[in-house]
Amino acid sequence: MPHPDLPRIHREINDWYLSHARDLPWRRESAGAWAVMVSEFMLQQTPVVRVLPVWEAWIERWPTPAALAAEQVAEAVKAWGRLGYPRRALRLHAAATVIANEHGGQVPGTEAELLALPGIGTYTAAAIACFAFKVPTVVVDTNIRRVHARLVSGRALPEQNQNAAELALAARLLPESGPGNPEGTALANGWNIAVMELGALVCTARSPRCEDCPVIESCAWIAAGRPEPHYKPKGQPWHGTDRQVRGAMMAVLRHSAGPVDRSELLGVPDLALEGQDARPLNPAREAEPIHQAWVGLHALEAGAEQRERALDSLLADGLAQHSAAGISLPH
DNA sequence: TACACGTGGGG
DNA sequence: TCCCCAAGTGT
Repeated sequence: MPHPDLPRIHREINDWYLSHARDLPWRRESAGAWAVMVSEFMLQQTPVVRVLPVWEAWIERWPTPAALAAEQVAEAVKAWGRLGYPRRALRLHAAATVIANEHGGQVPGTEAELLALPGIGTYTAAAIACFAFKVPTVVVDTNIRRVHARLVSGRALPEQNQNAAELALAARLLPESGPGNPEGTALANGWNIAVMELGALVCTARSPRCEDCPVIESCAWIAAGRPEPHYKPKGQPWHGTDRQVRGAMMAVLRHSAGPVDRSELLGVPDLALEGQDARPLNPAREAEPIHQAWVGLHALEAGAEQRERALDSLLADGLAQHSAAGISLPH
């Protein structure tokens, strides 16, 4: 393991952050812990540009955990829109309910308490503690892992699975802090978001902008001649998968005014031509989202068996519920 | 541990 | 066009 000039790297990356960081609303001083928490849920596996408008609307509508907890889950799923992974909306609502009922409506500030909430894992607990509560903890996300892999380990990409060595490295790179060291504590707290931002804007997965990097002189990957990745990332299949079918069904449910007949979701075309919601193949309503959603579902090549499997998994996950009137979003 | 889980923009 | 991948979590 090389011995990088840590204080210099700390200073260079933090200085870079001060002049290059994006002005994101959840980073402002006015943003409270709830605003940070909502952003962290939305940002899981989702780019900032897609999160921004949804986050704005969400915080405006539900400024506190209690406000969200008082709503029906269906409203959260609808407001989640097309962010993807709609189970996150379920878990955010569930977490807000726990906070309202067991934390006096205040987002807890320790990693252990945060970790106990639905939808919050190791990364999100550390991120909320660090960003919202100024706890100088070790935060490890995909951006930070990639920066560390290149800067220190000299590899193009981090390992496919996060491991103990990466966590130890992240801990070693964190500026020293402590009760008697307020400056170090502030430095350590800002370090996490600075490295994360560097990974997001400069040290990107594809086509990294090394010419804009503040620590290119210290980079082990550059020194090694920018070697190729030592493995090939596994693709994420989509076409023809259950996920595709679930997504299409969720789009229908999000845009439906009420329950949808189970047989319609399972793809019986004739039944989809009647009812209160927009119908596929109805030219007068082509522009409506519900129409688009139906068309999307019916366009799939998924057979009856796959549709049943997808719908069953939606019901099992709690993203949909069954009643005598049909399938609807959860209440 | 490996896999399932949405969506859409950029290279 | 096609493929990659983006502030992960839960099982």
